Amino acid sequence: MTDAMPDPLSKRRLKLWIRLLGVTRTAEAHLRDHLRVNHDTTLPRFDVMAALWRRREGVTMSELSRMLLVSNGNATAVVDRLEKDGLARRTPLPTDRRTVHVALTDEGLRAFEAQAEDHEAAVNRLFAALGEAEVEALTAILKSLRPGNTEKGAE
Amino acid sequence: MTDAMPDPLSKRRLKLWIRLLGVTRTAEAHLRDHLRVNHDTTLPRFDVMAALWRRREGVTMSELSRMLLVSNGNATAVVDRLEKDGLARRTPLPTDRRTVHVALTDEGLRAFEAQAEDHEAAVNRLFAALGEAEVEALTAILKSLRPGNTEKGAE
DNA sequence: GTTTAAAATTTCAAGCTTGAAATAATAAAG
DNA sequence: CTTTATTATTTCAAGCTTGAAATTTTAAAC
Repeated sequence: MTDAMPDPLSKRRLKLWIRLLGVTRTAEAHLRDHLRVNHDTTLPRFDVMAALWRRREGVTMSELSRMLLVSNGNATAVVDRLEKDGLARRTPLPTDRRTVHVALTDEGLRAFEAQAEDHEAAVNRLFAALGEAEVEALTAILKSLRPGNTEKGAE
Repeated sequence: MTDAMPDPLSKRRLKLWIRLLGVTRTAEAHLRDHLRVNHDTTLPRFDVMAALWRRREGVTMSELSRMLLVSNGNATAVVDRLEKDGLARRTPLPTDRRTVHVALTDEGLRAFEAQAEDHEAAVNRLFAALGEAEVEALTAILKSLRPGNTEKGAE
């Protein structure tokens, strides 16, 4: 009963995934609290506004949902609410009447910039334990995961 | 415009968080698809069943929500549905009538074990790019993040 | 013993999220 | 031109999730 075998790689990958999920959920909870208490907004709204801020010229709904890794219906719902609150605007695209451009309003732009500074500080506090080297190491490992480099190139 | 300054640590931590979120969301989407297609269930249901499987003797609702890092109301809702489907059972605790013990039914146990094997394989495919060394490195970094070792011990 | 505080759970409204189906517009094929 | 396929978006039902407000029960303080 002593002298236990170390977990096989398969089990360690599973535990790693559970740990990764734990870290992510904990961080999300903190950031959500922060946005709620200090800016009366939510993480999904913040994410959409961040995407619209990065692409100031406007994005289509499809681009938006691809950027955020959420479904189309989800993007529609969040943008609906932002629009109702005067923070975002839909503009029909004359060259293709299926498509709309979504962008922040001036008010949305101001609101986001106020939120973003605090948000970055909050992220920094959450990851304060990671120094230069650890940030680099973690980034490198996560990069190796990003594309679909599973099962492709196998045989 | 050339010779750009490298991002300050603060910005790199922010980018790291965004990347971490991307990896997690992508993995969750794959696992959700897998559970839906192959086992006609969802990730939240699977998570609850996994917690109940690990703690076969039964857990209280509060323990359950703490384990899964979700709100009490959320745990109630998911357990309600599992119970309605005959996969979980609530048992009142005679020594404290506020408390209930939740556990898997036999059917729930069988269902979970069928799902879990496939799920582990799916996780393994997702993280196949990570070898022993990378799994260890990533685990170590994530461990350093877990407790509230932010802002404590600062001064 | 009675009041007050604390703990465990549920309820509820609002918002988030998905996946599938419906709408509408453009592009491609014939 | 007209049918057919593709693309962009919205709608919808069902389920997920939160945070706050009940509810119920136990423990603590008088």
